Amino acid sequence: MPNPSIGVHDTRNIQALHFCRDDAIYFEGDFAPAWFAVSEGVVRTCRYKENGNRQILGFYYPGDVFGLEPTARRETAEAVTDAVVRCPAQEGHGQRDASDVESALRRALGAAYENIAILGRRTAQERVAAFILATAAEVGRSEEFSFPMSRSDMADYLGLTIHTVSRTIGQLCDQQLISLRGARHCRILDIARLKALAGEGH
Amino acid sequence: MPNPSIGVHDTRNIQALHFCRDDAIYFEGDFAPAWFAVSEGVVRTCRYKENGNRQILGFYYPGDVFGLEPTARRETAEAVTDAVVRCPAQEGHGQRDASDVESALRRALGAAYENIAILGRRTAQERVAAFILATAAEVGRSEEFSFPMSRSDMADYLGLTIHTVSRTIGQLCDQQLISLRGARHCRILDIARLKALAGEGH
DNA sequence: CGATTCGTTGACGAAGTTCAAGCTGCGTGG
DNA sequence: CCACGCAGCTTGAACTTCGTCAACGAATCG
Repeated sequence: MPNPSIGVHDTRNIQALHFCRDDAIYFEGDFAPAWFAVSEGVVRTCRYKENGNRQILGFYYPGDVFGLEPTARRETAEAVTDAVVRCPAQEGHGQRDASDVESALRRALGAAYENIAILGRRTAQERVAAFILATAAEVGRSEEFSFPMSRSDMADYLGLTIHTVSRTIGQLCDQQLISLRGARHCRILDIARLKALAGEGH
Repeated sequence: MPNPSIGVHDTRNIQALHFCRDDAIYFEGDFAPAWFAVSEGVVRTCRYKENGNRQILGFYYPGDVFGLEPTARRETAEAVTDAVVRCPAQEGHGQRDASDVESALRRALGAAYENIAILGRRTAQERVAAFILATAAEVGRSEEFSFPMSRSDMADYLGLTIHTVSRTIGQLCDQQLISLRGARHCRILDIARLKALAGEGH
């Protein structure tokens, strides 16, 4: 999959953009000429701090939108997997812009609140369980799926270390809530108890 | 300050709503006929879980908007202090709706990402320091301000206990980064070190 | 002035991080 | 094909941080 450029600044005539895993889509501080919708693959947004830490603000799956901030990028966007993204605003169709932007913003806002709900949890088990449920819902319709991101990505998103993420996933396996084949292929064995652990419910 | 009703369902002819401290503005699950802008005071949105835990998703200050979800409320909104809120969509002015909604959504989205950035931090000191800086920026122009919310609100927002919040604030005082007069009146003594502790900077 | 709520503090145990080592899967080159 | 190296993941041991339980002060409201 070819990667035309690292960092997208001129999107006037571009409609579908291909990125390889770990390529940057734009950088924090860039001018923001457009917003994006994920077509294929998975994208993350993150901030790099001066102490070297990376904080992931969200993962975006096909159908999700990202990069809606006005004027200047407040975070970096990178491809988690090989990915294709589009710029809906550049795709003509005349007058549909206003409502498109509005519905995109609504979806992005709803997703952001779900992220806050995951991160506000107190223990690693709650956070990881909620994260697995959210990922499973995004990535596959079934209870069997593959994590598109590394343990390091999970850790930088959940505010934990990769060690704690790994150990916590191990505990969930020991408790027969999930099972793994390799590090990334996951099957949910007991979704009810997993939801209870995540503190979900009405 | 009078409180006309607990839970607002019919906002057709209402433009300015007054709430007392801890009053509910709407409930999770309610039909969502309108969104709100804070005029005076502070508002919080939260979710109550079946295990009794409360998770605060955000605090909203004068000028902030909240309750933009479509159709049904996904969280409860409550007044943190006595508060006045308006429904911008009901205030006539004919054709300004579309761009108003859009700019409101953009501000809400930006605020949500800042919340994610606070909650994604790893240690209590980082989270509390970032929270103090964010609150100071919202609440007063200066380095001296009062927390509008209780320790319990802070804890339920940051994913910590009130004990850890209290102890962490105590540590910041010991380190001469802030000083307190009473539990709520706070003065920032060394904003540079406080920002460094929060992991801020370009 | 008592009652209640909120905030602080101490002691202890559980949970998470750090440091270190080792394992696994995979690509590369011999 | 196997040997090697590398990157990502897991695991162990020691240490630090945070939550829990309990008690105690401070502010508020009747």
